Amino acid sequence: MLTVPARTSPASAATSRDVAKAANVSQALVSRAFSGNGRIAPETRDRILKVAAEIGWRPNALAASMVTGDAPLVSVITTRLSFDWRAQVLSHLLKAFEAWHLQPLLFYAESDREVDRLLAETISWRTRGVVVTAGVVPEARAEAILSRGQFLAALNRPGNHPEAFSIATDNPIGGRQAATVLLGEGRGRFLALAGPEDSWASSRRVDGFVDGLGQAGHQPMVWHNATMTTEAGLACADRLLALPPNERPDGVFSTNDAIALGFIDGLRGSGMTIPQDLSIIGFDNLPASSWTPYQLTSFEQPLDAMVLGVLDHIHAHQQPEAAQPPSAPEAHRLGADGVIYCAPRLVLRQTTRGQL
Amino acid sequence: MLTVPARTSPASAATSRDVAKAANVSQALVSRAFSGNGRIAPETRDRILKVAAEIGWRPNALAASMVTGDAPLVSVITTRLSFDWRAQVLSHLLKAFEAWHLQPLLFYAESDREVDRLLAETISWRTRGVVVTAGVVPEARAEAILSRGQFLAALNRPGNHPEAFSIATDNPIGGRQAATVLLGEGRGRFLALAGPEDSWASSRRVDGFVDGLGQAGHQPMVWHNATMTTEAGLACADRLLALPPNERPDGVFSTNDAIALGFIDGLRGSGMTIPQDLSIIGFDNLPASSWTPYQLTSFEQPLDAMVLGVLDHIHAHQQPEAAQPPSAPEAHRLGADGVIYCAPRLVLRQTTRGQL
DNA sequence: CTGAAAGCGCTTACAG
DNA sequence: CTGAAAGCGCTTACAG
Repeated sequence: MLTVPARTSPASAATSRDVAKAANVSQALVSRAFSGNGRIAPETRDRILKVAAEIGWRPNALAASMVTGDAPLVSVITTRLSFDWRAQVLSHLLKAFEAWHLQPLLFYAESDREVDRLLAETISWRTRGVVVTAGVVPEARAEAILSRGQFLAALNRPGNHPEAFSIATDNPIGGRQAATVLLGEGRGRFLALAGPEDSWASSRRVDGFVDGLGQAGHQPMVWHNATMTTEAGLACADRLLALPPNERPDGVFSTNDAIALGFIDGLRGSGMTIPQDLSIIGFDNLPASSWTPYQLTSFEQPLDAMVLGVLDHIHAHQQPEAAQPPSAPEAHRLGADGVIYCAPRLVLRQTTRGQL
Repeated sequence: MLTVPARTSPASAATSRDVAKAANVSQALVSRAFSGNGRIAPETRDRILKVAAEIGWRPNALAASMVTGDAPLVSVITTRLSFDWRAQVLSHLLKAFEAWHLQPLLFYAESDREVDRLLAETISWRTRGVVVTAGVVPEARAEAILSRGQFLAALNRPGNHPEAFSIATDNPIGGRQAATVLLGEGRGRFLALAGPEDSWASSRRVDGFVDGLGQAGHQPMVWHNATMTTEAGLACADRLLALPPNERPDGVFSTNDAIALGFIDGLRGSGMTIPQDLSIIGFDNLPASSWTPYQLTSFEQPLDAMVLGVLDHIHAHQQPEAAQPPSAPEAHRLGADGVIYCAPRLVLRQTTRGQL
């Protein structure tokens, strides 16, 4: 006696043939009933659909892809989703895929080093193309993907190929703007709270900040952090407080909000007040940056523009004939590296006194 | 003259036949070289692999699935990923899939109402099974999936079928524990800040809270919120401050942290102090709950236990013979609804005075 | 409007 | 150890 409810064994799955038999038609008609291609009498179609529903059959998309040589799949390379711009961007992207009847096949990179391997695995699935949101795209890999007729869209990183599509936040501009704000307040001693030295985004933000200050004859200190977390921000606050009061920076630019928020918390109770003694600007415009205890001036990344750019590119790739000019994002520039850079948006709050 | 670099046309993708020709072997050997199944001379294998790499060919996983009748795919139903337990849980799940060479096929639900439709679409792909993290699984749909031999794993919701796997946070226990803490502090006027009336998790948390208080002869007010955001929390604070001081609740349980954090911000500057005048407990243990300005007592959801449970189930489904007893999460109970409920973990901070 | 047949790119017995 | 052949479940010309 079995304790588990009886089950019609792994059900050697029904096929269109079974449906055809049950509906008393040829197997080809079953295909036509579902695809809408080819002529079929309306009543026949209805009958087939009804029988299929009873049996619980739907065309096997894998088999269909074999015949047509085209699967409605898109590869998406991503990495840790939690509390990251990726989660937000992916939500938008996946929503659009759903509307376009594209199925995203996810490739999860534990670390950036795995990205090239995942890119290679991608090809087994003969997808329409690949969206990359993690790691680096090697040139040879980009060429391999594009030469198959797939699209390649890189988000917040270079595509490393003239035919790849690539769109990113204009990080240097953000850094320069931060410098402008702090200089406008009359600050004189500057500090950049940065991520790891090899972080692409963080480094570009610092570069812009250094540039902007340099034009006014100033130069910031740069403190690198192994992780861009609130904990790192707390540690930076301790480091600042350890300096003699007259040597402490008074104009701080953090290359992300998490560090900035931790930094603000680390200064609480120290006697240093914001923005009297010190101004601070973050990057990301996290929800928390607008919360009462923070009111952090920050840069919002142009995530919507980036998503639209990718969707435009995928759309153009699917319908090359209808090659309408891609809807360029409002504020952007085309980099020498082929990347479309979209300006971040400055959100002024209480941790600065400046106007632009 | 073309401005676009020449491109060997949509490259009518190479096949194993092309590789075979180039390596001077039969097409079957190419298959064996990659699959490792069947005998093949090591030198032959090496030569084939080398040729394939040059051509940039890999076995077409779609075609392979046709023959073997089994694709290494898993359907995952999800919804908005940003700032949600889903992002965290998915990260873990996807990491494990990657290690097990399973490809997740994502189905994105714009709203819970779409979930059943997505569940139906799922079957076109003949995946190994489906993981549901959004909406409700109708009984008939569960039966349809399971009768195909696929697995069905529901996260934080009922599976609605005796053979489905389902694991969730034990919400009522959290609510009861919140009541115990607030009662232990000697609080006397209670308030629950809840989500929408039809929110499964929020309602269960309130139920537990009401139960726990009821045993001590108390009854809380319950304020429902259409969205469980910090903004809603701010509004609740206003509502509380509008009450005459002697009618204001002094023991508050919020069914998520976002509302609790907004509520705390809403009380700032009002003269009400925490935890002197009022205690508050949240749910989720968001990173922000430990930040200096909040120090919110909260419940951590047993996400790791839930992920492990799902992975165990998938593993058992793939290797039914090695049916080792599933590693039961430490603290859990089996509900009459077939759901494995894992206790949340109370994290005491400064918004309560209580000990358990 | 309907059906018989070819074929998509692989894997896997089955012979050699 | 290698190869020829069948067949997975569909779609799509091609006849009728």
